[in-house]
Amino acid sequence: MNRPTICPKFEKAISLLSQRWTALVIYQLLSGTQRFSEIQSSIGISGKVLSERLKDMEHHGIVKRKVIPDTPVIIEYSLTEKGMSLEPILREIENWSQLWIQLENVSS
Amino acid sequence: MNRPTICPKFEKAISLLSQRWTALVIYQLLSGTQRFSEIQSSIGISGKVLSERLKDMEHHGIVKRKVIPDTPVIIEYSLTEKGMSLEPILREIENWSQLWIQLENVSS
DNA sequence: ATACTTACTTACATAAAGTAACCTATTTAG
DNA sequence: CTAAATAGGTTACTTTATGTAAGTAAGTAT
Repeated sequence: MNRPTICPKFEKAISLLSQRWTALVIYQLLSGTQRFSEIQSSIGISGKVLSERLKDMEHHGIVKRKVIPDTPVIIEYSLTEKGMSLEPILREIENWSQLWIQLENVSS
Repeated sequence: MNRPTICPKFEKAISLLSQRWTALVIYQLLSGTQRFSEIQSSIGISGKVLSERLKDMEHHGIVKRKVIPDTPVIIEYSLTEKGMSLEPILREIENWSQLWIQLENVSS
């Protein structure tokens, strides 16, 4: 019932990138190393889901996690080479959004 | 609590494209006009969600729907100009997936 | 009349995401 | 000493999204 007309690598990439929040987190990290709470406040994701996503991305080799045993502890997240290689995709989306997306008026 | 450090147009584009199935449907339609059941069987989506997604995409001006009152009725879906303009994004993802995604062995 | 087709919709079940409160360790304030 | 703050989470519970299966409409074939 489910014959893979579509390339499985492509499908895998899509399912990774279209996980909710994943692309936004990567986009944030494109501008450099950030801490948990910075990412959280910049994209408005809940702590629960952010910690899930960061774990997933670590497993996928997209994000690096560095623990600095200061007090309180500092944990820095950054992109790996694989993560960085997603930049062209995000830039295409950014570019497309400027050309084709129009904002609705969200309360005056 | 949710301060928009990120461009709202970009965020909107991301939320559109990372809706589950949306990117795969667009990708399918890049190869030309298709019918409901063709899309359904090629990407393995349920009829319920496919009809939801197609409606959403119509609202977003990405997909065109053409009814041909044959019997049984034929309904053709294709990309609008806006939909077509997403091609570079999908191609970047395709390209990235070939370079960076490795398949696991899924049963011998 | 019955069965078949396409493109759906509806009802119900499960999975994913959101919210708020809590946890651990350490430092600072009173 | 107790209370509050901080960073980075986790836990329990609720809401939303998705999946599954069965049903619908209109017309055709048998």
